[in-house]
Amino acid sequence: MNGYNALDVEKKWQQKWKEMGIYKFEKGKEPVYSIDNPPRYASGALHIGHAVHYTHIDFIARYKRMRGYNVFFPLCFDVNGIPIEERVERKLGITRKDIDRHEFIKLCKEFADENIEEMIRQFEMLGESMDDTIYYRTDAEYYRRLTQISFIELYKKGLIYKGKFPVNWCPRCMTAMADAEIEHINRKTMLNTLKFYFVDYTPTNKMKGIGKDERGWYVEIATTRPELLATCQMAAINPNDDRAPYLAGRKIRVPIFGQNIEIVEDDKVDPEFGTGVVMICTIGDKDDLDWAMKYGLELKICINEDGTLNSLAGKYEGMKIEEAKKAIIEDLKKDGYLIKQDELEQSVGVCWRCKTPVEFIQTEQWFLKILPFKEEVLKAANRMKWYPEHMKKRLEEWVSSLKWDWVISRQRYFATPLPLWECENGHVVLAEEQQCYVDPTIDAPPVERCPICGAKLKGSEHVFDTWMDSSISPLYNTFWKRDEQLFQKLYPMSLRPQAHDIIRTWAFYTILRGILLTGKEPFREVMIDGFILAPDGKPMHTSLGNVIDPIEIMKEHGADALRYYAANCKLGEDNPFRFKDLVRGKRLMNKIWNIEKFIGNAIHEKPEKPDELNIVDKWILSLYSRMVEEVTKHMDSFEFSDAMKKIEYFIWHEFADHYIEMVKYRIYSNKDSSALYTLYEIGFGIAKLIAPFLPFIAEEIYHEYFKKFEGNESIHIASWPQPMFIDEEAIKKGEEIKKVIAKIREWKNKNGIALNAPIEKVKISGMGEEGKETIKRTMKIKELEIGGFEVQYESMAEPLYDKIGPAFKEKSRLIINEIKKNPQKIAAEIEEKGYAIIDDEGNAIKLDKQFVRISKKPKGKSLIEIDDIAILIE
RNA sequence: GGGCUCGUGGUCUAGGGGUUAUGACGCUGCCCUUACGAGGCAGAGGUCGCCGGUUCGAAUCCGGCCGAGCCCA
Repeated sequence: MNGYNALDVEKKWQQKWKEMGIYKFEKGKEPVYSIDNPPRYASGALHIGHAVHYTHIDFIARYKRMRGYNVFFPLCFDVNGIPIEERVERKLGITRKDIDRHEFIKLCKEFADENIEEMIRQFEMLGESMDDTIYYRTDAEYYRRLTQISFIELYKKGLIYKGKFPVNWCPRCMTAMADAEIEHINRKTMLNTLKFYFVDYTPTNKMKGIGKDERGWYVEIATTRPELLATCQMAAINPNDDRAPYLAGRKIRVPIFGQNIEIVEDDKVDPEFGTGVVMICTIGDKDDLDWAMKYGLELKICINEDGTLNSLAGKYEGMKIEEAKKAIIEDLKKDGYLIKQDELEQSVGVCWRCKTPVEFIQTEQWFLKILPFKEEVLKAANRMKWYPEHMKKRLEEWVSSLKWDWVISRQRYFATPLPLWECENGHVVLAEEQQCYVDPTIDAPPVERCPICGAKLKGSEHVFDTWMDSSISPLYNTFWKRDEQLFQKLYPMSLRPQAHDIIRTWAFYTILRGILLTGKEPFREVMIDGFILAPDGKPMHTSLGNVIDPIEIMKEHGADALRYYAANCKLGEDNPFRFKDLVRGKRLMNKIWNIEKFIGNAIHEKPEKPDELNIVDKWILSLYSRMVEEVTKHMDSFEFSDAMKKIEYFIWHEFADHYIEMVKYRIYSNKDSSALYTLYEIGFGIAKLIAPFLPFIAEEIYHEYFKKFEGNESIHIASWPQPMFIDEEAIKKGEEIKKVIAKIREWKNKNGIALNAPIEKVKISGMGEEGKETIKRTMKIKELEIGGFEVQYESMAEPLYDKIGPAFKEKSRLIINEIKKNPQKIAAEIEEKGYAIIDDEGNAIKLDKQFVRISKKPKGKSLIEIDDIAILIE
């Protein structure tokens, strides 16, 4: 067995490609195709989702290079942010507060360095053609500098403000969080039903949820968060609730804290939940906040940054949330306010890093205005082409639901510092643009003292939300603020590829920044990819034990096999991992390898185009050209699975199964120039077509069989195949020949005759002479006669559904059944009179010839029939 | 709860008003055929998630429901 050995071949090319350096972006060379490659987060091992996404992007990069583009495809890493801080903390068993800020930053950077080295190696294994001459990492000063400059520009445009605002806050990590950083988990909690006594109302009749004890009448309110009672300002009931007319407008007293609050009607209240009456605590969750806004409540927050309760909580001040909850429940019990506790499954927003429930607190944060720019973002999104198109709707939905500006500051260490200093009176001194990159916790401000009040200046300790860094990538990539001329040429970028989970973050913020800083959208095309699920169709989770490691896959099956799987993943959809695709991929590669070997053995010099082509050569070259046309169209709209399928079908089921069988006799007996030319063109063509998908085997084939005639150093800088010609007449004839051969082959098989065993005599009726030699030699027929026997044909009628339907409506079924029952009779009638009569329970229906297709079928025994061709084997 | 997407033989998929529903993996039978047995030929296997509607005709369009994924609440 001398099949294709992927593992050795791939190792060889990983090394050689590095030496060749063929994936270089050349400044100034047109036309440019630029890819805003997602900087890979430097957290460690590549997972299968990354592998597939980057492979999809690599398909595009390689394809566009072959189409003659100067491709910008940077090797890049995202290094900023919480996950790396978190890993370092975990690794060392510390929190960042335990050591010096700058010492901690250094540890994070070192951690990232190690990972990046490993990840570059993984990209090489995968065969990614990223360009390391335009390498960047987001924690580098050259990159962070642009984030800072952009901040300064936006500040000067009046788009940045500092404000007190309730923000999501993780009390453990002590930082504000974007909504994106919040995870929702289900957990068990207690729903506490409490008595809120009426202040000045005595119900006249008993109702559900309203009771009376020695202290008086009360309404029952259920809450999961009694620790927020201090800030309770209102209660609400659904207007459709039977009790609403009696309760709305009444005043009740909050247990323990004693403030009087009013019950209002609000249809957002779920009458089925708890007691149907809900307490509103200004800020317990997003719903509370919505209510606070709606009713203009004062924002009262009883939780501090560190998760303890503040002075609003009275005697509970200083306790941690959970502690306070316990204490308050104890007191409620003691004082007779607690009616019951029920266990409740509840979805809670938690910090994605440490899983601590997220709170709302008032903090000083920096904001970037986004609410005034919703329309502009949508307009920009409409100027871009989205693949798949429906992904744009997700952005639109997100944009139109926006209620807050963007909190761009974070209280972390390992990120880009805000380039500013503040004095004790709150005046702001910005860094100078030329001063950036700047770290205000180390570097001196541009002026010594506050220019407004003369007070001392202190460097800001805030850092940016990592999306501030990520969303400047197109500006970084196009040499913004470094080379104005290049920037004008390169911006907007050609393509933003990304996954669908970060449409509302990365895509949205990037478009926003692009518009605010340049007035233009940052890219022309957006390609949104789906997720890779486990083979069981569920998301991969270590806890489920269904994680697929792409490195292991590649070590066992090779990168091309993995890439074949990636090629079969439909863009934008969530694809389960399929081992069978690896199997199929390897078989396909083996098939291709053997085809190319066959061609390579036949060809010793580059064949010239002959004056005259054999009919089957014209046929296969036409099919090839049609396939190239279709595949090119698919590649242009990132339909990789469709492209791959068409390439594969052509290679295996047209070229290998049929054409190569038909051409063998011309190769073995004489060196037929038409055959050699055809084999060469298609053999080289399919190597190029698979090159973006299966770069390793394509390169190996090229070097083994074609390089000596072609000259390019690598197939990956060869040009994409062009369709040659599409000769419809040749296709028709070739298909006939193909079918005849297939039928005779099938006949041999069925009759237990070896395929290479000779047959004495075959007669074929109903086709021309052109394919005679091919059929004869391919099937080893000693004597082949075309048209050498009498065949009786009978005409058969077939219903034309799209014609009959609209014309005959409810009679269609009857007519179609009649045609199917008597195809010969109907055909004969129509041929004779031009119409047929169909009996509908005594009524005659006239069926014109336009409603049927009439075809001739050979009639007789011991015949093989294909359409109107008859084969007689004697 | 909302937005978007998906649901097709055992498994994974193509198709997106009109003959007998595509292909792959697996399964069964036959065939040593000078590129390939990791191959070739043949075959078994389907209520196209469920319920309604539109239509002469629905896997396909519409509505509802169920289930899955992503994002949000």
